[in-house]
Parts: sequence; structure tokens; C-alpha cells
Amino acid sequence: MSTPPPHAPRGRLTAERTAEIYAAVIAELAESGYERLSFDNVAESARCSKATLYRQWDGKLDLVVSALECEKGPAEHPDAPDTGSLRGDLRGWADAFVADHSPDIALVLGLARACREQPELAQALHRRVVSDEAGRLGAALRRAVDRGEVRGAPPAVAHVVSAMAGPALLHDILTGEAVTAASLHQFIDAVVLPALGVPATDQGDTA
Amino acid sequence: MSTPPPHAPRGRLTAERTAEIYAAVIAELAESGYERLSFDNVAESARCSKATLYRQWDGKLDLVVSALECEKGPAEHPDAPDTGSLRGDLRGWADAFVADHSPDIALVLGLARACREQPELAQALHRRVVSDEAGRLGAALRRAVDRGEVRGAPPAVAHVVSAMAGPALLHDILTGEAVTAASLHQFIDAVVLPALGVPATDQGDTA
DNA sequence: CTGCTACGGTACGAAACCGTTTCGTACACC
DNA sequence: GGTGTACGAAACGGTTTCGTACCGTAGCAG
Repeated sequence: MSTPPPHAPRGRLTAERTAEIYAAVIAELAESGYERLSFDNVAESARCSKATLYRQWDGKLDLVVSALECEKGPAEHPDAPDTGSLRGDLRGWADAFVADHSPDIALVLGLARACREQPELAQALHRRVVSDEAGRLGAALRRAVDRGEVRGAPPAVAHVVSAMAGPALLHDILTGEAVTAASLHQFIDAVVLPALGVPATDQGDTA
Repeated sequence: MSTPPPHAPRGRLTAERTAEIYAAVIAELAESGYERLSFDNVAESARCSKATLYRQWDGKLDLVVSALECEKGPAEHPDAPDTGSLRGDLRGWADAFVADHSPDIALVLGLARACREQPELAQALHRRVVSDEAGRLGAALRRAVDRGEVRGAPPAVAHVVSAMAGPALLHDILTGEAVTAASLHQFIDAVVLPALGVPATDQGDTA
């Protein structure tokens, strides 16, 4: 355990290095939650000195909020699939959600309690987690309206996001396991599409 | 603060006294979460000795699971309103949920992270929180089917519970504030009723 | 009344964490 | 090359939690 890892991250706090620290913070949040996140742990997993962290950030809250507000990975929202039908778009969204965004669920769980006491955390988390999901879903909904699939007033994106992500989160908490794409697909057919007034004609081929 | 409170709880651990301790545990969970719950705090707020807790329960997990599995308050599920319409029943459920069960939301938040590491917690929480809500909503749905409001296959109760409680929980986390009856009503009209195929004819009088 | 048992209260050591501080060093700029 | 600055590593005191141990006392049985 001489820990001279692949690339020793020694050196000044470049922007790149800062991003590494932020990534370590996010990982720590998702894994251990806000309460158990400690500067010692972050320093160890980011391989930087605790003193450096304290020099750079005011404390746990400042560090976490900064980490949440920093840009995520490089490939942000890679896809707006446009499968040609709302159902297909929603299923695509669900697949992407399960594949790429389950860390976000762990992040939300890790910060859930702390958000009640630190409103800034709630704001930062909201900005980070909800915004791009809302953007993606909003695009899919707009396409559905343009196609004529959804008639009448364009549905509130916030409601759709809540209707999709809320149950997924609840399932995750109460079962202790991550939600699967299949159950999201089922939920889309059973709840979301009917709520949007889309008949879900081909509801049978759920496989 | 000489703390010679109304009824000094001195004495053997009767069943009643045990229930008091369990209530203190639940309150502590809702207020501070599982991670911060400590035997010291429970001992203080339940006015019993820490040693007694250690004599009676194996540890934090045992104490919390026992507390979750014990009976709740005396008045359990007081009402199955039957307002004559599904919309009225759902709104009544939402009102009761906001009025009486916001502690449950705090409880879920306080245990959310711990549930990922302790499956027994997830099971106990599920039994405590979901069961009676599912029972209440299931009764309302059965009445709606009997009335002919909901046609076709009786909808899965689990989906309805998820569709109602999930978004409420998500809202709670991301805003840091408890959900209001008004927003639940809005959500019922915008999502739940359409999803059930109920036209929500009187959707206008949301006031 | 006399033990016995169980509880309340307190104190304790070990461990973890926090925030700060010190020291040695490596890089950057002049 | 010399100087200043920022970093890594480690130590420190203060606080919190955990689990245990001790003592005084209240309830119950004989």
C-alpha cells in the first residue's frame, strides 16, 4: 500500500484537480450520505490534504454545494432520442435513467435528510438533478404535442418529472434496490401515458 | 429544568413504558434520522437509562426495527370517508395524508439512506408506512370500481400508492418543505384521475 | 423486615470526527 | 539561484458516540 497510484495527483489545485475533488465528494455523498461525509474521507479518496480542503472551502456545506454546482461529467445529456412516438421517447428516457442516472438517486437519498436543514443543499440538488431531466422530458413532450399525440394544453413538465421520478425514488427507498427499466416501462404504460391522454394502443408489447 | 415531569416514568419496563420508548425512537428518527439517532438521545428523551436500553435491545438496529414494528398510536386508520366519488375520496385521502401523516414522510426521509444498508429496515418501514395507506386507497378504488367510475381491470393499488406518495416525497426532498394539500389536489386532477380513466369532469373547482 | 432483581443516573475508555496548526517540501515567479 | 506561496503529511485538543461498569434506589417476594 505504498499508494503511488497511476497518476499521483500532486500539485497545485488546477481546475482539473478541483474537478477530481468534486467528483470524490459526489461519490462520497452517493455512497455514504451527507452526514457521514467527512473532510478526512474526502481528503483520502481524492488524495489531497485536509488542510488544502479547509484552505479552499469554508466547511462541509460550502464544499458540497460547490461540488453539486460544478459541471457533471463531460458527456452531459447525450441523447434526445426522438423515437417517433411519445411512448418510445419515454421508454428511452427510462432506459437512460436506469443506466446512467442511478447514481443520482443515491445522491438524492444521501442528501435527502440534510436538505431539510440546509435549504441551500436542496436548491443545489434540485438544480443538478432535476434540470436536465426536465429538459429531456420537456423536449419529448414538445415533440408529442407537435405530432398531435398529446392534445390540448401542453402538460406541465414538472408534473411529468414528478410522476416518473417520484415513484422510482419511493420504490428505491422501500425496497432497498434500484428501480429496473421494466418496472418503469410498466409504470409508463399504466400511469403516465393514460394521464397524458395517450391511449397507449400498443400497450401489450411490454417485453 | 429540574425535570420532575408530569409522571416520573420510574419503574419496571411495563408494556406501556416500552411503548413510550418506542414512541421516543420514532420521534427521534423523524427528527434526526437514523444516523444521528443515538442511545444517549433516546435515553434522554424517553427518560430511561442508557443501560436499560442496552439490556433490552441488542443495538441501534434492533431497537429501531422493534420500534417500527410495534403498534402505532391508538387511533390507527380512523376514516374511510366515502365521499361518493373517487375524486372526493382521493382528495380526502390527500387531506388526511397531509394532516396526519407528514411525520411518516419525515420517518421515510430519516431512514432512506439506512435502508440501503440494512434491508431489515426497509422491510419494517415498508410494513409500517405503506400497508395502511395501501389499504385506505385500495378501499377507495374498490368503491370506484363498484360505482362504475373506473372501468375495466381494477387498477393496481401499488401503482396508485406510488403515483401519489412518490411525487409527494420527491417534492418534499427537493424543496425542503412538506407537501401541501393543494398541490396534491392539483396532482390528483392532473395525473392520477386521468391515469385511471376518470374524466375529472369537475376539474375546475379546485378551490 | 430482608433480600433480590431491575432500573435510573453517572462515569468511564475507546474510537471517530472536526477544525486548526505546524512542519517540511515542491513548484513558480522574479 | 533566491524567495514566496501553496501543497502534503501529521499532530493536536475538543466534542460526540458507543458500549460497559458502577452505585444508589425502588419495586416485589418470601
